Amino acid sequence: MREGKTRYVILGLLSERPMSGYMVKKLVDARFRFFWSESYGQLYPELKALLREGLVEIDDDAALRPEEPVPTPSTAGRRDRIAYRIAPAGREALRRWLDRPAERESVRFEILLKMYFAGQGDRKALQASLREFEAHYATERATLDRYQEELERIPDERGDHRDVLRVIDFGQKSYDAYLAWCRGTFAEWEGR
Amino acid sequence: MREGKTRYVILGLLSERPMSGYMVKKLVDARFRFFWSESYGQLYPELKALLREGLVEIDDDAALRPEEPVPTPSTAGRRDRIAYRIAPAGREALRRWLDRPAERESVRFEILLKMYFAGQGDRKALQASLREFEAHYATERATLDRYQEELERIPDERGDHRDVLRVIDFGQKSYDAYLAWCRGTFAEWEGR
DNA sequence: GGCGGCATGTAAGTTGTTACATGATTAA
DNA sequence: TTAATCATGTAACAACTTACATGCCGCC
Repeated sequence: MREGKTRYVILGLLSERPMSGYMVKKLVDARFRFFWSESYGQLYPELKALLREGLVEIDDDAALRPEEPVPTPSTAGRRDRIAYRIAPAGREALRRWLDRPAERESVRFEILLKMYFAGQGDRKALQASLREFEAHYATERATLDRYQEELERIPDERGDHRDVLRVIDFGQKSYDAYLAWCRGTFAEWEGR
Repeated sequence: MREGKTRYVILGLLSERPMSGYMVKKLVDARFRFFWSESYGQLYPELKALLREGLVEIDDDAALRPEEPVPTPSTAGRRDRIAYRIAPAGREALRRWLDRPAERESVRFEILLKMYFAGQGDRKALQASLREFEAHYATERATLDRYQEELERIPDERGDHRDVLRVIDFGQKSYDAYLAWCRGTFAEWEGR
């Protein structure tokens, strides 16, 4: 039976600093975007479950001085804001998950499905999809570069920069491969 | 609202030749493995729905001479075998889907999550996962080469070889990127 | 006799998305 | 005043996985 990994995403981020569910979502979107995603519909119920199981705790301190745990986005205009902090049992659970072998990755590329069956449809539509695909990954590739530069500029306080840079490198390398494939495909189509 | 794509996988494969649900599954596993997956639990109910909606039909001919529509696997030892054929309405639906823009791809790499949080866990476990990752994609990469060679050897009867080769090229390029990343990561770890 | 592959299916459960509801604050 | 962003949450649904059940055939 597959285990949900949402909890480990939460636990992993909380292991760095206390934060709210909203902030977990923002961080997943910002940092993990190129290899992971979570929705509020998963995050908030999972946080509740984690609290019930004693893997996380409410951090009132962080809720009172919200400027500290939240670095990037502006802290203006907030509502209730519930800050969570990882509990010892949570650290334990995170460690146990990290020590288990990683499960097989899952990918789904609709555009490849469409390219495979391209003979049955209009080539114009596929071309437009591919251009959209290329533009998207070109933008994302640039975002990764900015992320890398930022990381190399700021001091490595937790000593995790090398690991994070390896993760970023994965994104850069695979996006480069996607973009090279786009160029190759357009070239092939033109010389048809 | 996201639409299920299982039906278009089925319709797309049936547009090439009539076949059974079992064969659809085998073909998805063999050809689409590196960018798509389907389970029997999706395939069989979807085939029923497609039949009910008149997008596919039962092909008794193909069921009676099963050697023809099924090229690769041996046809020995079968049970009932229900062969399906695409109906005109099915071709229409397939075409309409192909003409719509492709949705954003989804990927999920647990190993990158673990690498991001590596500082909290045992490095040995991550190393083992990465070795497993590398071995897996090295094997898959070789499979893609064999697939490509096979395709280039046989005559291009439906005129779709170029599209299929583009799809294979995507797999080759991204797997090369994964493997280069593995080598880079191991190198970084050794010189630590 | 048992295993593996052929072949079809279902039930139960899990996971994940989307749309919605609420409401405060700030900037244009 | 309107949109955006902050912030939390739920309900309904859709998608997907897994385990199981059934049974034939051929091979070792």
